[in-house]
Amino acid sequence: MANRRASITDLAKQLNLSPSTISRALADHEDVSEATKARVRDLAAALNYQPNQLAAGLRRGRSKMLGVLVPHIIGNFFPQVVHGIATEANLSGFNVMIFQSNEDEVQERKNIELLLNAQVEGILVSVSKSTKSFGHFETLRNNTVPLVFFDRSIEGIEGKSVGAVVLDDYQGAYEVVEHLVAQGCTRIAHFTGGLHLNIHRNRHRGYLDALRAHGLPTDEELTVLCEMSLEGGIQGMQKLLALPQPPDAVFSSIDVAAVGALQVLKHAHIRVPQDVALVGFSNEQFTSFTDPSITSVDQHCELMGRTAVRLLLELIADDPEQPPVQHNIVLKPKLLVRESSLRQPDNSAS
Amino acid sequence: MANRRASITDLAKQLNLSPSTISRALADHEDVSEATKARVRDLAAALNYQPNQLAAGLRRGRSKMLGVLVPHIIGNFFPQVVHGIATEANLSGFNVMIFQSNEDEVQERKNIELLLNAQVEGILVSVSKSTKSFGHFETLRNNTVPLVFFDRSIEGIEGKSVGAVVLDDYQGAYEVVEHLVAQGCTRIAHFTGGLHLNIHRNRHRGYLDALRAHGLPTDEELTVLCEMSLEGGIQGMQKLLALPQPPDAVFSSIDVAAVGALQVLKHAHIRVPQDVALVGFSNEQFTSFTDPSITSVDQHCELMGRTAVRLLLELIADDPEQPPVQHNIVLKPKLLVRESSLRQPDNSAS
DNA sequence: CTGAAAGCGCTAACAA
DNA sequence: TTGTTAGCGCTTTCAG
Repeated sequence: MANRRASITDLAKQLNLSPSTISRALADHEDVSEATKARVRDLAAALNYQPNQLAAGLRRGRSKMLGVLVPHIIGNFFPQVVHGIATEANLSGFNVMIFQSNEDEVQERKNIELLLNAQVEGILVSVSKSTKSFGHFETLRNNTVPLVFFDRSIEGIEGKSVGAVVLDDYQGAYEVVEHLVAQGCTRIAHFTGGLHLNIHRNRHRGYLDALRAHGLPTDEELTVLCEMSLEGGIQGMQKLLALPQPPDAVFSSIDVAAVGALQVLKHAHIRVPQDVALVGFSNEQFTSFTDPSITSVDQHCELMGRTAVRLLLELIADDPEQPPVQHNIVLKPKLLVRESSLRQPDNSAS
Repeated sequence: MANRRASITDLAKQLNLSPSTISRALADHEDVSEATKARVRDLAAALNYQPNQLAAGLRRGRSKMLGVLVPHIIGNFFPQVVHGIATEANLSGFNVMIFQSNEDEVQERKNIELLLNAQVEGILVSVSKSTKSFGHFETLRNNTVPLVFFDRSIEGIEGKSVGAVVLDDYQGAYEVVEHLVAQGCTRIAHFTGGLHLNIHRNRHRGYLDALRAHGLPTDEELTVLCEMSLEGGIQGMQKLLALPQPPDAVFSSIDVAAVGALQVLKHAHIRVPQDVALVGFSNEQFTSFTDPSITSVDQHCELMGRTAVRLLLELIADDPEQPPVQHNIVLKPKLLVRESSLRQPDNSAS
């Protein structure tokens, strides 16, 4: 048994045809006779021929690959988005190469290079937490390679081949606060992450605006900047309980910190939601499994990934016939009310 | 501003050098003068030159890409493994292409083809649940492309470029049962998934053997085949409670089903762990967050990914100088005792 | 130390 | 309907 992989040239020789005919036959090109096509296909199958994408890509100048750059692939959100990305890309015959920045600007920059080297036709990025300068994205903009940010975007990068798909975090936060107000909460605290990230900034803005709209206090001490971790939530809640006037609701910008808060509250025998209502953000799986289950905001992770790919593909195609595409897509969040914020049990018919 | 990407030929022309010299200079080859190297590097930087991996790969016959084929990238386990894979691969200068079978054998087969087309140098697979025939893997074996299974492996595929990294599910299950016995449980039930998957089969075997070793009943009714979902756990627990002689412990092959069981038990005012102890498998994040928290078995997901990559790279290198590598690696699981199975609170000094 | 030449496997004018 | 030719961008002998 021959072991080297068969090439178009091999097929051509064995069938006394030219490589071009083979190529056309395999591509089911219309001006190849059915008879020839059949012969080619049969031999290809017999030799277990595998087309070489590298060669085809090089020749065509189109690799059929997309690059994905995420902070990491752990937790709930990014895996789900990546799942959506991979699924949607494959649907259009694109393969996906994935890199992780590990929330590090240097790695992010290096990975962008690697993706460019791999000749990806477009890049999907969610910006690292630590990224403070954006030269590497600026470079990309001049580089023919379309770019779509998702979730964590950066402002100020515009261009006809740059886009973004983000969640309306502002609105999500706004709705959370309105819900809490409807539940009778009047002193609502907020856990936030670093405000240089658009997601936390927008959630914080939504939180403040909603409070103001309802004439509720926006004391600075009610906004707690904390590590976005279980531990961070624990510390944040302890800080809030130590306040002369503790809150009767906490809206955390991240679910896991809400769990930390819940643990502290239970430990202190403070009832949730009766004494303190609790809301997270992201609809992580565990929010359904805690006791009480935690109200959260769904981000449509998979949809975000799919939408980002569709946008990117449009930017790649850049069809001048088509109407110009919307470069900034904002997805609407969905508030999922669970036990941790529901004071009137029978509220379903409202 | 020129917009096309600069190539080695471009650099060569601008510097009046041959492409070979440029290539060597960029590779920091030793027989290029420092002066020349410097000139080349400077111009490369100025033109923002990006090496074309496709071309280099084609020429070298080495793509520097690895293929990953997983059932999906959702939940806790696969994302973490993929994280480990990507991290470890990047460390060795390999890029990673990811495909999902969506637990479907047809897609699995197609994706293997796609990976081959993409000229990956090796493939990492976790077999789809529905895969019942293994021709596509057999084909691979003859195809020069090394293959490493992880977690969900299949028996009977051997060869010098095939390997597997799995968890010792048998031992994990065995330890779970021993722990439950030590806690005083005498009638231990088990939730299992489809037994054609090695993981469930081995966990089930470990469960049975441990029971026998302790002279405990292994009644068939104590093994419940259920959907590996929350709903599945709920139904499974209901079935167990309806038994004439219900169990005093449940060991679920999957964490999420343990949560379902927990919900049923709480609802029926049966105390966990006093009346029924509960153990899961996989150490999903939410097992720490339920109340009580759920004892589980950690699978070292990230380590599994990294180990699989290291094995694959060794198979790819296939260095005849080196001692032959161990093709089947078994990772030891780690039992994490939490509240759901701990009847003696102060047990830490044992 | 540098250059010339060939070719990885494929595709796409252009010819026949 | 098929063949000829050239070349994508790079690396690597082999020759200077």
